[in-house]
Amino acid sequence: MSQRVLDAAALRDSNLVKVYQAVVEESGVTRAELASRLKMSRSTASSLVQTLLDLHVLREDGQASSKGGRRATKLRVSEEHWYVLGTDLGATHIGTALMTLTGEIRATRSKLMDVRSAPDDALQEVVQQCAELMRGVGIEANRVIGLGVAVPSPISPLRPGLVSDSIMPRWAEIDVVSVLSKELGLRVILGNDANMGGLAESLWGIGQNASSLAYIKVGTGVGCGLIFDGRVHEGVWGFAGELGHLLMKDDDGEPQSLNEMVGKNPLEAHYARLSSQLGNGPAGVGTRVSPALLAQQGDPVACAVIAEAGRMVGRAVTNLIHLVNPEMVILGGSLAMAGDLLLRPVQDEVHRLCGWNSLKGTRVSLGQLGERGIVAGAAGAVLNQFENDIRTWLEPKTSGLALVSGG
Amino acid sequence: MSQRVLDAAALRDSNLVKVYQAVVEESGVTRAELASRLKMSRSTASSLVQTLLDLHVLREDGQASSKGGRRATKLRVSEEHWYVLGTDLGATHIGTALMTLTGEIRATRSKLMDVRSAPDDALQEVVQQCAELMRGVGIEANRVIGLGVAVPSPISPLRPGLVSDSIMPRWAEIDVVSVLSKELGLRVILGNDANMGGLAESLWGIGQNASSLAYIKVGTGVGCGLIFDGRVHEGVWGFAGELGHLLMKDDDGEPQSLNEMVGKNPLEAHYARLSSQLGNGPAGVGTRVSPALLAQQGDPVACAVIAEAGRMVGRAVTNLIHLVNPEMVILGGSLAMAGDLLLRPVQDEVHRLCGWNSLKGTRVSLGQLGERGIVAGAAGAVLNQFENDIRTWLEPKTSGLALVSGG
DNA sequence: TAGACTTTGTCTACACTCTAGACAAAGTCT
DNA sequence: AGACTTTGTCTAGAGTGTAGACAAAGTCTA
Repeated sequence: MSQRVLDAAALRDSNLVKVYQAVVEESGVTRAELASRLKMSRSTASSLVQTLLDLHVLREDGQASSKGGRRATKLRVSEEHWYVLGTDLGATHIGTALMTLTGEIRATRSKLMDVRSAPDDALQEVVQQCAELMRGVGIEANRVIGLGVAVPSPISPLRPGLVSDSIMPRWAEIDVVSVLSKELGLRVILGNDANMGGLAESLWGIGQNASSLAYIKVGTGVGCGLIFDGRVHEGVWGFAGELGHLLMKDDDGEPQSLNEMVGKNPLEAHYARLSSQLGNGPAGVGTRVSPALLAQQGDPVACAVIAEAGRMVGRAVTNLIHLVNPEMVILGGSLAMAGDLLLRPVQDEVHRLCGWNSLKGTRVSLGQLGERGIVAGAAGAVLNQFENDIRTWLEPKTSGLALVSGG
Repeated sequence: MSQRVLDAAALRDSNLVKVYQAVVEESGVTRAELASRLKMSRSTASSLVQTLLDLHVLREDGQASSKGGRRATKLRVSEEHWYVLGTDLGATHIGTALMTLTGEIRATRSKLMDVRSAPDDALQEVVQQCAELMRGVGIEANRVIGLGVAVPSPISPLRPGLVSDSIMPRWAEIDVVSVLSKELGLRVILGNDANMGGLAESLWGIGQNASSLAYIKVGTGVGCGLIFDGRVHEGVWGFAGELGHLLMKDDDGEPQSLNEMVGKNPLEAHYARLSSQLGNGPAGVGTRVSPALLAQQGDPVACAVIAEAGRMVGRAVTNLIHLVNPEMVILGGSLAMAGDLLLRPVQDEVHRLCGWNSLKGTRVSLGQLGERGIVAGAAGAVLNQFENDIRTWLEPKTSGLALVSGG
């Protein structure tokens, strides 16, 4: 529990991080502004900035306009030297993105495949996508901060390299982190996809100014990432945010979970049932088209299905709000493609059911990053840890096998 | 968002805190053990310890047995010089305790009164209880770290001195923190009672070894304190842990909250209804005796009522576990007096309804501190902040009006 | 245009912190 | 009794950030 005491070097590392974060927060600040904002002397600001320039994490970018004296030099996060990788290891596809330190995606790769039943092939595909992306910008692994991998499974902080065996049985004994880090020579962080989606919205999306947020991913099942003060709240065993298992309805005393009501399968079943009742069968029956898409095309039955799902999600979100009181709630995942058709019922239920007037005002919005959010967040999880201790992360050139902790 | 950089003084303060916490964690450590445990030189350990001795927050306590050489001096948190106060400002009573830095309660005061409708009298009573307690051990306000005040209302971090007007309308515009700190010359921290109860169990009760916990206070209503890594999770507006507003049952599509089912009034009504149906009316009807007490005396109807309440709480706890995944859940408040009669149904429901096998293993226990936990936790909230920056808290002898942030 | 003023970034002397290693004090063990 | 171990303190030294001086590079006013 008790940490080690800090020495002068740790102090410097901690201050390097603060300067870096200040530049991330406001691109284009000058040394003088940093000094006054972080309450340090101009000499210290200069010295810290110089170290970060030498590490190639910052760069100078022209002159600021004069404030009545010598013009200052603007500083930005460098988007040339260092890169970071993020992979979305979904149930049926693998996507990877190469990102700059500034959060810009430089290139992506994607492939449909049966991930769940073929772990080895899947991991090989990840390795290949990463390799191709690095080759694409002409860099080696030693110019990459690390690789974040998002999976649709809770990840226990106690076993940060392994996915849950109940979700992906064939992945049970595979240590994803050590396999990938060995093959690629990179630090690897494994995390839940909803957590990483939430992180992305918090870093670059609609949640940028929120001190805390809940990101709800409605897809095959319902997942939820909780971000408090820019950090993922995992829970002791990585199960925090299991919104899909919230108990909603009460049939004969047997509670039903949200997953059983608004997951992909129940939703499509609901749609099929309603359509056949109305006699206009051909549209979706058997074809299993996503109700979210159909609703957007104006299909009234799909709209009703989405609205009902939205009300259920709204009730779950109400419970979430009462328990963790986040500053905002963000809807993502494939169902969020329905846009306002999903958002409105959620907002209405939240407003109707919240027990406190203040809570009724909790912002509920659609995510800004769409499907790209997951890979971005996976890379963001790496950036998050990197930003926590820049010098240690970069200096010890222990290239080759990089040992790792999970995200 | 970005903090100021650290200088040498801040580094020292931070290290003082770490040494102090290490002594709190293991009473009786020696300077040499501190040095090796916190990875610092023996000289630094000596110097930091000396500063803390001078501040009277630590004291030397005899010699440790020899390990083959000179015997070391044992160090403990001092329980002589500094004290801290905690007040439970309930709806119908006011209780205050004077506590040492080690968490021992030295003396208490308590009085029944109608707090809700008489704010001025209530505050005056708090002042008097504090004054009496200080006189009792013969100290002045300058020997007291601060006063923590627990109230049955959410406290917004944005308005840390004020209670919610919807809970206590007549307290609406009263700044409890500034009134009390001005009258007593103490730093005052105001917080929610369930949060503080949870803090107490985390510091001194059954939750001592848990990295995160949820404390559930079932009394007039249902409240819940979330403690992550030794700190209260308040939520943006202080509403986190509003377990009582969770939506449970579904009557004609109209969800009902937990408060409406297991709060004091519905529970007593339930008991009265059941008794009269069974014809053995006299026992509790009209007298409004607590079902928890009756159940402990063996009243079968009361037992049934408690068991049913336990099942409902269990369902709420299941939702809580799925959302925040705490290491353990602790039951407190007046209903917890029913002991196992309440605990078992909660445990059974959690085990039955949790959607993940690991979550079924979440520890659910009764609190160890009973009603005393609230005042203890109120004092603990002050200790928590004190421990975060010992020197700053003690040195600037700005006695008189102490300015304050909320808890 | 010249001179006064402002702002920026760097440099140096200095104060403060932790460290390493020497030292004496106070034990144990053979 | 003598060798060894452990503890706590002390001193010299390396590494921080700070304050203030300084030159460079602007703006503003007469």
